[in-house]
Formats: sequence, structure tokens, C-alpha cells
Amino acid sequence: MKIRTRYAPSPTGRMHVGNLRTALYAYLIAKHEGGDFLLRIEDTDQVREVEGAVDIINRTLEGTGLIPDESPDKDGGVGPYVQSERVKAGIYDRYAKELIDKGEAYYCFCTPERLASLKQVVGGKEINVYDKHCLHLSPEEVAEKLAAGVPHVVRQNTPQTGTTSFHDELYGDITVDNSELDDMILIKSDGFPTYNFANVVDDHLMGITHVVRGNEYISSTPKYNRLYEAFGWEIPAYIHCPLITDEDHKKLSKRSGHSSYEDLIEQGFLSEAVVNFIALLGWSPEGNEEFFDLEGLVRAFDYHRIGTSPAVFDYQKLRWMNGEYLKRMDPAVFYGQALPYLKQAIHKDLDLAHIAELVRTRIEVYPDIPDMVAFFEELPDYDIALYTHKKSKCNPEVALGLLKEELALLEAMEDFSNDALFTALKAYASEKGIKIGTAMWPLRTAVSGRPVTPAGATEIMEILGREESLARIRDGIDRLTGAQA
RNA sequence: GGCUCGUUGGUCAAGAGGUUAAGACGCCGCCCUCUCACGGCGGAAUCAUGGGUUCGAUUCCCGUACGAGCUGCCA
Repeated sequence: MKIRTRYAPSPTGRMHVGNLRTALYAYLIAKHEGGDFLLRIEDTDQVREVEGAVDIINRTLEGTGLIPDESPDKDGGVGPYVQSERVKAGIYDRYAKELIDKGEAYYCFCTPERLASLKQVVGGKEINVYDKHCLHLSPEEVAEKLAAGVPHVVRQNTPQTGTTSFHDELYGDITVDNSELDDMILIKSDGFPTYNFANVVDDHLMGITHVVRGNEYISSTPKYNRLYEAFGWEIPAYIHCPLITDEDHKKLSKRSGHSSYEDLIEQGFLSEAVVNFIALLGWSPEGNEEFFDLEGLVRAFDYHRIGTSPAVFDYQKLRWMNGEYLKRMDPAVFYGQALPYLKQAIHKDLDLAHIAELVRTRIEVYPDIPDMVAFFEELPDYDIALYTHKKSKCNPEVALGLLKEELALLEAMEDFSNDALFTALKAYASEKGIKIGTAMWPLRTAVSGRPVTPAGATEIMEILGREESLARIRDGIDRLTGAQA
């Protein structure tokens, strides 16, 4: 049997990383077995729907490479793939009627006021258990109200005794008392189905074999099974994925600042790195390899290796992983993507491709670039304390002496290539009987004004060019002289 | 409150009734080095807890604690 999975988001905004991971797993489970991955838009909540959210979903799927085999834009014969369209086609009404006829569901005409009166507060939380009031309406009363156009919903009729079980591929068998199951609403008063109903109907109609979703659905799954059984439909395999939390072990929220795929992309992360990283949140491969492109994931993905405990979203490790992707990237591609960030800080005519390569092993995300290279554009104001460096045996006095001699040496040079500069300074150092590091420290400080730079003194001078380099060294000498006076 | 699920270093995690309990991020140290980074080497750090079962449990069972999810005309 061909595996068919689906990703069924509600178009309510940005794509949460938890949802993205669910989509990823659904995709991988299908593709690992050569199956189909479909996209279904669950827009049954007219209130929460956000305009443009479907575009976000499409763009995210495209950006991450999770291309559906069937979707609203690609009919595979079981459409429509948008639930609001399925509502118009009368699909849910038809199946709701079938359940009503079978006594598995019933019309409920209770007013919001009556429902509110059923509410009780336990442990500070509001609990609402429906009392099956309308189940006991006579067929005549129901027909009468229906004819009169009394607002109504359709509720599932769950038994109050016995138990219901379901099997999850990861969590195993889960059993609950039927008394815990409430008569959930299947069709809302606006005629739209609830997720609870639509998802069962659609998964069946669309031939979904493996239902992959977040584990917040575990508690309602018994109710879904009752629906499948009422219809006499085959129950799909369930794969409930553990949730992703923030550093405080709380559900990842907008407050964390990196809860959605779009947030991450805006923060400069590579799509590939994000996909790779979230794949490893809750799933682990058989070996020790942790770098996978999408194809690699498809090959390696054995869903039995998905865990059952929640995972903390480790931003730190994502950054590291993104840095690794940057290092492995083709230089030309890297340069192209780094360019906007380089230009943010540098407007002078400098060798940006060269700078890009220098910066590459030192950044984790593109936005790290501007701050790191800003000194190329303009010498920052700096304190002469920077000339003090224990390991290089340097301090302001030493630096001043060295800088003066080095300035003379460099002024005599025309070739400001890295090699020429390094050779000359190396000779100078050995002649003077000092370490190369000692000779370089004041120079690097003078030409950069920074304690840490993405390159050594001579590399910086090569990029800066002769005039600018010499000017900065003279400036350094001035600063040091001024401090001594 | 009830129900359900979960708990291996700070984090992601492998593992399995008997192991020196992998690996990765982060952290620390050393090496490399014109600073930092990269790279290399090494280190500290974990089986929530109490009872069972067993020759032997971190692994199996039960309880407890803690965390999470559900308890919506949201998904």
C-alpha cells in the first residue's frame, strides 16, 4: 500500500517551527517509502483566518523543499484541497447526516446561554461538559426546530460507559474511559465543520494512510476513532510528534522571537540549516551523522526513531549548524548572499569578495557580518588600552616604538600584497629578535581599531591599500604619542 | 480538578536488564596561529525520586515529584 501523508495547516499566520517540523516529518515519512505528501488547507475557522497566510504556507513549503504531490494548486483527484470549498460541496453535511441517521450524532439547539450555565470552574479552570440535553429531543421536535431555522450544531454522540483505545506508532496503545469523552461539535452553527470532524472525513476521503500531527491531538484521537468506526472506515496509522519547547520548557511562543520559520529566515538562517536542525529535534538517525540535506533525510528517515519526549529549541546549536552550512557553501554562492550585508557596512571600493571569504569561518549567520567588517570602511575610535596584549608582549609604549619603525619600513614599500607585507614584517621581527605576534599586534590594532578582527594585520592592510593603511598607522602613532604627553 | 503523555549531562540525544552510559551544541584547558575564528587534542558534566521484579536495573512494573497537552461552535 502506498503511503499517503498530509500536512493540514490552518491559515492563521506565520508557520510555527513546530508545525514546520510536523510538515517535515509527514513529508519524510511519505517520501522515505516513495509515497505521497499532500497539502490541505484547513480554513474552517472563519474568525481566525488571516489573509495571506496561505501564501506564507506555500512559500515556506517551497523554501524548505517540502513540495506536496497534491495541493490546492495540484489536484490529484481527491480535491478540493481547501476545506471551505469542501464545505460548499456539501461534503461534511452529507457525512454528518449519515452519522445522525446512525445515531452517532445529533442536532443540538442549545443556546450559548444554556451552554454557559453548564460551565463550572474546577481548579481555577473553566470546564464545560455538555449534558446531552438535545440528544433527548424527539424527532418531531428536531424537525420542527430545523424547519423554524433555529440555530444549531451537530454533536457527536459518545457513549458514557466503556473505554476507547487507539494505537499510536510512537506512543503505543492509549486507552481512555468513554466518560472522559464529551459530545464534541462536528458541525458549527455557521455550517462549517470543526477540525475534529473535517480532519477525519478528509483524511479518509483523501486516502491518508499515516496521520502525522502534533501530540496535542492525542487526547482527542479516541473521539476520532469513534468516528472512523461509526462510518466503518479503516483507521489510519497515527504518528503523534512530541512538541518543541523554548529554553524554559514552555511551548515555543512568539515571545521567544524565533518561533516561526519566517522569523528564522529574517534572522539570517539558511533554509537548509533550519530544516536540518528541526529534523533532529525529536528524531535521530541511526549513526552519528548530523548533517543531512532533504534528500539525505528522506533516505535516513525511519519514523520509528522519532522520540516521545518534548525537545527544547536550542537556538545556540541552530546558529552553530548554520555556521557549518556557511563554511560548506560554495564561495561564489556565499559571496552572493553575503554581499547585501557587506554593503550594509562598506561603501568604499574594497575587495568585497576577499572580505567575504575572511568573514566566512567567523560568522554563524549573515547579519553577523556588518559589525565584523565595519572597521574596513572607517577606523573606529578606540582606546589605546587595545595596544596592551599580554600574550603578544605588547603595551602602549612597546607599540609606539614598534609602530614608528614599522611605519618607516612600510612607507618604503610599494607592494602592499599580503605576502610582501608578511615577508617584510617577518624579516623585521626576526632582525629585531621579537616574535612575529609582537610585531603584528600594534599594527593590527592600528589599522583596525578593534580587539578582534576577521583577519591578520597584513591581510587587513592588503585590503585597505597602501595609503589608508599608512594613514591609520600614523593615526595610531598620534594616539599613542598623545597619551604619553 | 479530571484525563492523557513525558522525564538519560545546561541543551539535542544514542543506548540497553550486565557498557568505561556513544556522539553533537555550549563550557573549560592545551595545541595550531600576525588577534579572533577555523582546525586538532583533551576535560568537567547525565540515567528525577521511592518501592518492587531480578543474581543484577538507568533499562521492566507500581507509586511520588516535576513538566507538558487536552478538558473551545481553535486547530
